[in-house]
Amino acid sequence: MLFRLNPQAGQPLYLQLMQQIRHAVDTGVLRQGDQLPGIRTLSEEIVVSHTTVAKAYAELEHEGLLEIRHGSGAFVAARSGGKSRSEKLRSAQERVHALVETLRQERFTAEEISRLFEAELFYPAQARSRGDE
Amino acid sequence: MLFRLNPQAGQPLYLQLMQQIRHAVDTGVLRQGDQLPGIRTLSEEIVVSHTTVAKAYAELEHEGLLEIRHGSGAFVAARSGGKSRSEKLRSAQERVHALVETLRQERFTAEEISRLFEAELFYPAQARSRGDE
DNA sequence: TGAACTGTACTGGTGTTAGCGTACAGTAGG
DNA sequence: CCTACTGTACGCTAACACCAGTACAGTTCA
Repeated sequence: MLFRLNPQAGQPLYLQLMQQIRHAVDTGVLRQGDQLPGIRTLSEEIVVSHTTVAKAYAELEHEGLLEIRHGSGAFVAARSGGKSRSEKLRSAQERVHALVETLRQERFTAEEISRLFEAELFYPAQARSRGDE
Repeated sequence: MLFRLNPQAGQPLYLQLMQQIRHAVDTGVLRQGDQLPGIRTLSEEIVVSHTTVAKAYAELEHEGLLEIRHGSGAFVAARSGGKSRSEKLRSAQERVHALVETLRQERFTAEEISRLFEAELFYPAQARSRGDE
């Protein structure tokens, strides 16, 4: 199990870690019931505070992906594949909703927004062809 | 011209003001070339600091909706619909890209993401059916 | 020119969030 | 029991966004 964080990524460290753990579960590197490394062990490995790891674990438990037992450790939840799926879906819905709402306020029509997404989804190479402002 | 802000809305005051000005332009209450109230006049009316109004004006100028002339005032830009369009589009693309990227990392397929968006775009009522956490 | 209007720059207070370290609390095994 | 491991709670700092006030700078017109 090898996680690697990038402090310069602009994304919070605990979120990066969460994504990597999710990915590990998705790809089968971590299976249901598997124990995760202790927060201190892991924190030394990826060079962050152990409280940052704890925060990632806690969030993932809240998502339903992990099960944490105080004093024993953190484990991949039994129904991680199914249960967390609906959680993820809800979370995804919220984010999609927020973005669509914002774009609408900027006077984009539903068709325009739809086009933006389809371009990003099905022609990601073309859609991405410029720097920041 | 009557703007009203709600400090309890959770949304920054300058953003609220920006939206209301956009709306005024959209509905024709403000037309191309029209002068907006001075930042101090308006700030007294809606009871915020004049720097907050200035920020809203400045952002809208950056968007291309307004044209500000130091010493003279703020005016609705001539091509308020067109010029800022490409800027807004770029910004929108970036945000769409970021979200799609994240969702992909969470193992959503292109089809699923597409469905999420279409639901939000064309059936917003159903898609929204819960509070925050 | 100078007074009265316009917007701008700068500084500081407040609230939120990420991240860290210390101290605390539960669990398991000798 | 006590030690060595687990996670947890709390307080601190840095960075950032929002917003306010003060001082500054450009424009207009009598």
